Amino acid sequence: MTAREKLANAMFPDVTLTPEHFENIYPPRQLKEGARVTRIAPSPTGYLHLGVLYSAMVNKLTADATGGLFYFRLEDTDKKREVEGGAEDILRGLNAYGVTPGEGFVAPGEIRGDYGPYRQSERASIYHVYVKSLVAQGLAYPCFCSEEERQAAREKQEAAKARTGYYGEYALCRRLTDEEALARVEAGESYVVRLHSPGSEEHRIKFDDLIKGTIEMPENDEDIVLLKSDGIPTYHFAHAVDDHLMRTTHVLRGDEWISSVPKHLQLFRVLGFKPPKYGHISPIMKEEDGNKRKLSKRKDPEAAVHYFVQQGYPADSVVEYLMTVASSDFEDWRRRNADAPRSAFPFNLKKMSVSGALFDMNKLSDVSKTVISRMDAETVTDAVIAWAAEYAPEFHALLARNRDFARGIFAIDRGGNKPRKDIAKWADAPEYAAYFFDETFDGGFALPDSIPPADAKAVLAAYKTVYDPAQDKQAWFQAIKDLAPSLGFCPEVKEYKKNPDGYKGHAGDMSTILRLAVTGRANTPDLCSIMQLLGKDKVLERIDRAIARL
RNA sequence: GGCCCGAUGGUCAAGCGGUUAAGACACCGCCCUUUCACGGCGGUAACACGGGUUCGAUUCCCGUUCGGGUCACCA
Repeated sequence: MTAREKLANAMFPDVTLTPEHFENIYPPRQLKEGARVTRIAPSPTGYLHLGVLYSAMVNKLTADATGGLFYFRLEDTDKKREVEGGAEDILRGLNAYGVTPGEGFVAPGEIRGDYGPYRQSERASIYHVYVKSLVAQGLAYPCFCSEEERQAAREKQEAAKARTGYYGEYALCRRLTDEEALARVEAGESYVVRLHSPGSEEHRIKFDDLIKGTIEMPENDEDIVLLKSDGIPTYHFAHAVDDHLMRTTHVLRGDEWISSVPKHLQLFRVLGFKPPKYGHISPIMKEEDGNKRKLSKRKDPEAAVHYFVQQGYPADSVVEYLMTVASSDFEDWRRRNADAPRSAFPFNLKKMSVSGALFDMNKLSDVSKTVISRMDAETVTDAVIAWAAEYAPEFHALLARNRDFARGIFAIDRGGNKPRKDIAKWADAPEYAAYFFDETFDGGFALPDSIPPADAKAVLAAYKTVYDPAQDKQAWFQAIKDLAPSLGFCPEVKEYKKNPDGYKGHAGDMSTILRLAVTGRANTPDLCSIMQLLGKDKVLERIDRAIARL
């Protein structure tokens, strides 16, 4: 046995398997030609981040477009940053937004698939097999440098204006002989395992990024850490082993990873794996003090998907908005295919932006209004009630008291080819519906300057005599028109505009007075429908109250 | 600082050597209309700067500036 083999054995005494074993139990997937295998691999460091949802969506879209597979793997190799329940929260979120994985963790507590374990912390023995093999080949070695030593080396590099990092002559432990390393391992010294990088800063490598295009960079020459001193792999190493063994064909991830590609490509080569295709997604940005920066979980409430739930944006709205960000031609397509399911959209990574877009709340709002305007009253009512139960208890109490009445509110002017777009999120509903409930209707209003209180009073008093709750929309307005002449108002708006000095106002002004009295607002959806829903007693009561106030 | 990447209206974004430089959101005006919303029509508003290459540059090249990312036993 060579010293090198002894070293490998000393480092991994329990490892008896070889890489071939895993090659056999995780064979290439049987998918049709061209099918893409993608994944989302978040770390459970908190609740679902908008960027993770976005990335997951792009990955799923890419897989689905080719009849491929989108799976979920948990990157829980950093115990320090792990948050209790984080993984479940991410999964729940993904499912709520319809970005459901087809393999791996598919829902909280539900794991599916033959390429697992899908939790990195359960894959230690797999990583160790590969690292041991690398050590035996002289492609990796134990490094005993302390933090202080590395810090000292760093300062030396900075003073010499050299690149910082563990490479070349600065890679101290690389120069240790196998015997020396073996002795220190056997002595129980703590160590990490580093790659013996075969690369050189002089060489330049080129790769085609599916989103960003061709990129050229210096080859990696750093002896990066493969295994931390606790035996857990770094992201880089886990990425290579996992994505190979799980047979990922396309790695689509945030573009903060782009500078690591030379390391990754080198790892795949050293391990004898075929590298996946890479696509680096530009982040969603936020503007602050005139500068752009990535959406930050800590600083921006809208970075957490929970924010949208809390505000009551339908999941569909958020995904629809994300689609407009992901693909420059999605909006166009949507206009031409208003009713088509998103899965019918021909998604193409090449249409993704090379640089990060600012998160546009205005746009989300617009998209969401359209999404909501297309829902039927039942759907809206259910959604608002469910939202209110959680986030607006007082409003919920009002709605729950009479569900049919609640449904009536959201049914007004809904449907048809000119749907209203008043509501962008459920949190708009309490304000939108306030005047329907006595508890939130205070009866106060302000008459426009053009209408003297005496005229308003006369209009209301006269209206009471002709008010018939059974009238349909047309008859309702006709009644107002019929009343107009006797009160000095013009029945026809057009007529009035020709001769404004001949009248106190027109039928529209009369309806405004009535609207103010009944709802307290100058602008509302169809008044006739509102009055029907409110009912005769309440309408008369409000009219009387208004007369008394004038 | 080194290494990458980027730069078209306020925002998103078409464009790929010759265009009146699309479209969407936002904003403004008009029309429609019982108000508002919806819808329709119209409007304000952009190729960061300096050099090349070319008959001709928003488009190609170089530089400057600005912006973003990354340089861990974090992912």
